[in-house]
Amino acid sequence: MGEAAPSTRRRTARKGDLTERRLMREAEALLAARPLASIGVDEIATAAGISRSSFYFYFASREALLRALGEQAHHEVLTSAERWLNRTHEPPEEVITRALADNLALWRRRGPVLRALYDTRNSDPESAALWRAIARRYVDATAAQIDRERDAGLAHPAPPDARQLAAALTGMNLRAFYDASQRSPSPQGDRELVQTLATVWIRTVYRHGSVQPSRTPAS
Amino acid sequence: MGEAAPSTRRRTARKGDLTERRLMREAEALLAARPLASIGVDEIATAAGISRSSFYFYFASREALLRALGEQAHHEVLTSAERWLNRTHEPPEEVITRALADNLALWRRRGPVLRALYDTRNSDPESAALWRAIARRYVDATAAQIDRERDAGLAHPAPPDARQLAAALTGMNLRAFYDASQRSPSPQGDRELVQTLATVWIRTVYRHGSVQPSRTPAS
DNA sequence: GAGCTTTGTCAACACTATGTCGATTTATAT
DNA sequence: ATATAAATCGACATAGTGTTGACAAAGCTC
Repeated sequence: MGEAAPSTRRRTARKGDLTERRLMREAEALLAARPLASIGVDEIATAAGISRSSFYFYFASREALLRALGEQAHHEVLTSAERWLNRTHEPPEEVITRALADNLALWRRRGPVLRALYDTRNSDPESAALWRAIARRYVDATAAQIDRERDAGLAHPAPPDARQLAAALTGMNLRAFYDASQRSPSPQGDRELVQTLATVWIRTVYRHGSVQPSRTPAS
Repeated sequence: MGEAAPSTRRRTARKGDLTERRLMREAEALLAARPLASIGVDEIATAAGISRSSFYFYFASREALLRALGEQAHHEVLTSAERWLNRTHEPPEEVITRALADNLALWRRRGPVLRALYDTRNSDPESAALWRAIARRYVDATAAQIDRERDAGLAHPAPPDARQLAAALTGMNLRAFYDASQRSPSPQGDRELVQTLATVWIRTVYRHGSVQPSRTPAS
């Protein structure tokens, strides 16, 4: 059955590419419902319409597939963290709140993958490396931001090392977002969570940690 | 072979009790070196000097054994959290710093078990319940403390709900201690970590969050 | 479209690990 | 001493992983 052929670049119209995507899509769907450990290669393969052994033509293991999904999420994280790095003239409260909300949104979108990747870091070294790369991105961005605000005299000075502080704060976020992404999404609850985290960030990093917006009142 | 018998209660000189302990001891030792998932029942049984199938006479599964270890740690957590609840006249900085140091010490002592328990919460519902019980203890204690300090006018007032704030902060601790308990213990690094976390707690909870990390030199 | 290569598919196997059974041995109490 | 309870183990049955080799389907080249 031949119809109007896609003229020029029919490059990479590979059939296997389709199957590979289906595999990843189905895996992520399953992952949304239950932990990776409880999902068999069988299930993923069947869901994608191929036999279990065919699965191994595409991925070396369940973990390899997870890593492929993780790489996708990695890219989303990059852009998210990049944006966070962009200095701006807005008041800190808003920048931080927006960054946190963005981040929570990312976790809502890719939560299953991010959680699974995080959970596997102990049993699969490759996943661990990928996770570290992702986490590092955030810590770096945060530490840089803190240093910048310190230089500008807006943030509490050095004693707590910027990197360590950044690690603690992003660790808190990770934990909170991991959990939140498991609960059903509620705009109300999400806003509260972001607000709580923002409070911690602002009070910890900035001077006169008054969460009350702008114009510092006389002390 | 009778020697000076322990006179009265030679109650429960069961042989199996000994084996059970050995099982738990060896399991914890293995757990210190590598993740639970990579440890076979075989290894634990052999290390304790019994056959694999005999293992099941004592525990229904690897996870059941882990839970038994978790219960032990649970008790240590109780006393630790209880102490944290005891109100005192010392300045907040010291109370918090000491509580955090205590907690880190607990993680250093029982890290392998706590980490494994945390890691298994996704695959084993029973472990999840146990973990929640432990985590809850901390959140409750913290929330209560925050409320008390708020009533006393020492802490920032309500907007961030005490419980949610407590959850965020203890989440941060969990993450930090989990990681720290994997690194080789360094008094230097440990002190810095505690100091960093204490800074976050104090600045977040208390008013005028000026945290002098021990006599600030003139700048 | 005949022939060639690359790509994709799968059943059958080998391996590892778990948990269960029944038979048997070892300890303990009376 | 002997009955009972506690403890041990080998031999299954089951479930899941990853590999191999044989085979089919596309995709290209002439």
